[in-house]
Amino acid sequence: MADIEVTLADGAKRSVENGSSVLEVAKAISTSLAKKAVAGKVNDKIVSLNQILDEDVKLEIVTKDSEEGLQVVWNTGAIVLEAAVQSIYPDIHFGTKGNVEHGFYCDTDNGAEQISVDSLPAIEDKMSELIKAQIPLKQELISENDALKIVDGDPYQAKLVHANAKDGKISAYNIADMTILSNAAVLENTKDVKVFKLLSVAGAYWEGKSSNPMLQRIYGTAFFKQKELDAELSRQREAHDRDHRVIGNNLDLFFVDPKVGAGLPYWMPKGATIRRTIERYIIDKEVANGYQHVYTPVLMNLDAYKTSGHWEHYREDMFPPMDMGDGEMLELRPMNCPSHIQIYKHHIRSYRELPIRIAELGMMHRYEKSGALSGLQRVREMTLNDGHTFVAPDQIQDEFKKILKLMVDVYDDFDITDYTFRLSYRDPKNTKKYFDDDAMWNKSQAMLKAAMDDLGLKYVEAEGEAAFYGPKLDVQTKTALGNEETLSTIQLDFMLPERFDLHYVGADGEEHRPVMIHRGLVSTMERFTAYLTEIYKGAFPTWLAPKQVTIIPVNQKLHGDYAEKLRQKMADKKIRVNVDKRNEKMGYKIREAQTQKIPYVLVVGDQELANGSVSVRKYGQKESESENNNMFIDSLIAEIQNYSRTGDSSKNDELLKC
RNA sequence: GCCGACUUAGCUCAGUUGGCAGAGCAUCUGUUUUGUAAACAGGGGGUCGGAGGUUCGAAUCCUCUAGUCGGCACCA
Repeated sequence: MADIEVTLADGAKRSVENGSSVLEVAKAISTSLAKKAVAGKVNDKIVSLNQILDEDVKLEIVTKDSEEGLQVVWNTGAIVLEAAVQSIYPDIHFGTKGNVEHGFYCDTDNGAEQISVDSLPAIEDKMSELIKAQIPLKQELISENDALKIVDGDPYQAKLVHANAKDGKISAYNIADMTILSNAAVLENTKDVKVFKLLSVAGAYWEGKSSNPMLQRIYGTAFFKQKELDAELSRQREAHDRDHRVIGNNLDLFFVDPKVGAGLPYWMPKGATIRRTIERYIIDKEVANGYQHVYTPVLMNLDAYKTSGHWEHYREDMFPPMDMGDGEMLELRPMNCPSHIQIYKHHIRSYRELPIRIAELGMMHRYEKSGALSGLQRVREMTLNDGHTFVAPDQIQDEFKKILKLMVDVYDDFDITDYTFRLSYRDPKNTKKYFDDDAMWNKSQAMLKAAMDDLGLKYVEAEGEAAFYGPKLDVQTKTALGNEETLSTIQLDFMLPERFDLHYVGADGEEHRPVMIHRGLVSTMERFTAYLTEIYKGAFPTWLAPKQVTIIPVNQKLHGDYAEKLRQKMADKKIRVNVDKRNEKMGYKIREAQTQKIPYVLVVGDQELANGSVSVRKYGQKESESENNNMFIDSLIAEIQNYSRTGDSSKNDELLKC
């Protein structure tokens, strides 16, 4: 047989015998590489090691220590899982299986007796059995008809067979006496799944559609080494400790009382202090950037929402209207745009005024589905850092950049660095959800994309994520538990100005239609506070901390007056400070100050009293340092004015050079 | 909204096959006056999420309901 040419990752070309497997090529490169190899990447597609090469290809060897190596263990874990479940429940049906961020899953439907967490130990045992049996995993290509016979009576798998068949063939693996359909790259032998654990069971809709039956999804994870699994489990515990609901409870920031209503949070004094600090900050920042802050009613005549299209497109997220009995229907607003449109319309607007930037910390109500509620991240009453800028069409690009620049500035001040941009378009397959105007949609989507490309920013594109009135640039972040959420958003809107018949007088004396840009920078106060709580793990930087300093006198009788004098001095400078006068030992008070994550503990005793100093202990540090009290206060004020914890407000500068 | 699990003191959690409702922390009182992560002693605190049922007897078993959590779906 003639040789074929394999181009390796480093660009080197190597001639190998036609019909060689990936593993054979790896061996030919080096035995140590072959030892670490778990799969190959042929022309960017991950394949099993025993994949035969029969043409010139680009080949990369996937090793155990790589991210892709993990994907291959998880692929293997998923098929072993399916085989184990199949063997325990011969009549069970299977949906899809695959990988998630930290492991794999397999969907099941066992009729009246669904799989539950209680079923997991038995399934794990069976998996261990299959792993111990050292079953070689060799990909078989079976005909679509044979595959259909194998999955006889399983409607989900039958559909998957049709969807996945290539040239009438389906990829499968034989495990014990079972045939598991899968086209994923897997390890060579079940024994290579050295360490695994089943984690949970949760409902998941077949094909991701809520109109379809719900299957039971089994989640698990697998690794090459026990140490890696331990690390993953400890990562999960840490994520839980970072969860804003846990911290919010421990630090007494907020609560939700079921007797009052789900999704209606109460801000305790400490949480309220954080929120107020954010609110003052963002208002100042926006005013400095040309925004005019307003207050508008949370109730509005339902007709406004009929005009805006909310009633038609957004009704299921709205609280039912209040019938006032005299024909008037009032609606709790789910968005602030119509309110700001009222502000715009209140005067005749000239082109000279544009862009007009209206902003508000606008409280709104959305009837979120019960299952979507989560602490402060998803609530039913929220206050959005909302803003609408009204621009002439030729100002769109410039205004868009300005907003993005402002957003990045704000992110710097809050140490936010981990996010991605998402261009959210309407779903072309389900245009009913959106305003019906193809030309507008195509135009605004293209404009957004062009603006991002022009700035040279990286983004992902997502169909079906747009607002009903226009496409969005969303800034996506992750919660402690790894769920994606939108923090900031910038939305281009040609529709509402049309609907509300907005205009401005141009230089030509004629009426023209403005364009609206909806934007939220620090999201809702609820979500943003939750996000900050998680990124800071409750240890807020001094400028945000609910309590910034606590003073502990060594002896209340001897040092209490000095402590009080210091407190007054700091309070006069608007520092959030108290003296811990309780009848407790110092160690007790210091311990509590640390668990409450107070940035500074000041201990004052004989020595400090004598020379006008304070003994400063920073949060998280074991050592304390003696410092002149005036110098301490001055440096503290400087730190607070500097906003960011690190004091470095330039991390994101590279991102935006506009 | 859907699937599953869970709900016991202010908080974190025990509570055996149905048989007198518990601990630690917090709180209150007293003693102790404290030099960098928990002093000692004592006291108070509960319609066991809610409603109904089974039972001589229910925190425990059953039904309904609300909420929370993990996902799915939906979204700031």
